[in-house]
Amino acid sequence: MPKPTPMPGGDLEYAVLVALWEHGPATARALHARVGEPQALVYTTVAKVLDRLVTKALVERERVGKAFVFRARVTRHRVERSRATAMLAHLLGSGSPPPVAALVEAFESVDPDLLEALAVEIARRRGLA
Amino acid sequence: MPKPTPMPGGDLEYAVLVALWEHGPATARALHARVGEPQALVYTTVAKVLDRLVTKALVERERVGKAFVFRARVTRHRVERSRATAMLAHLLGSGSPPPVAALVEAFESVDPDLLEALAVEIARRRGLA
DNA sequence: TGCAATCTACGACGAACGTCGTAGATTGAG
DNA sequence: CTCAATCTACGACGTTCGTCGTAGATTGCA
Repeated sequence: MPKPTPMPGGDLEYAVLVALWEHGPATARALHARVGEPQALVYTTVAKVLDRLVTKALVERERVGKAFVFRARVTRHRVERSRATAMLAHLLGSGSPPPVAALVEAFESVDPDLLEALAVEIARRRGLA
Repeated sequence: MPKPTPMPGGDLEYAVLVALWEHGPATARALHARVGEPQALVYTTVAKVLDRLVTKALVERERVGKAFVFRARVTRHRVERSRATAMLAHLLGSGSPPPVAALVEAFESVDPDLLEALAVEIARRRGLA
């Protein structure tokens, strides 16, 4: 019963949001240039994602001339938090014990520096707990 | 072009694998009792998942009497590693900087003990690096 | 041997997403 | 005002996965 989907579950949707957060409001054309083009995606693909993002109320738009200018309506923090929670729930699932070791290995293989950053963040977090 | 899907991407598929790993080979009926029933899923739902798992070569089966006995063909470690990597890639996506803080927060909100376990695992990992 | 219970095989549907294509609306240029 | 360029709106398809339902195969029991 996967019903309510308030947050961006897809990678493209997230990528578009990231672009919006990092470079501010932009037109579909600009977003396509920044996000779609690099992935060899057609213009309408990005436009469609923008549609869905608007439908989900994660992005708002304003008409400027012939085109729309899109703007994120959710904070990056909020979305990342949500995504992290969802992915964690997905990873843990019904397994016990929690695959913590696997996660750490994954971090390490993707980028050792990330593991470092993770350690630092945990320490910081525990410091002010 | 999401084409190759060797690893279990879904929660139910993963749950079934977990059951197989934790309790050894079992019939669809038994798996349903252990995994499906608690989630109010019909017998055929579990059977279908088993089908797909077999198609993906993640599970093998052997006929015993009228029914099949299913057995995991992949190690738990391998699957968890894969899932962790996939989820990490999904989480990181194209965002920079990496939402490490969000991840730590998520861990904390889900279960503080998990955060502790994570810290321990990282320390261990770094110790033998 | 024949029936009823149990299984498996498989097709279907819905939802989320990525991905396009097409048609129609909008606008600036001439 | 007219036209071609640009946009948006939206329908469509493919894939994964959860979820069922139905039909047909298999088997044990009376």
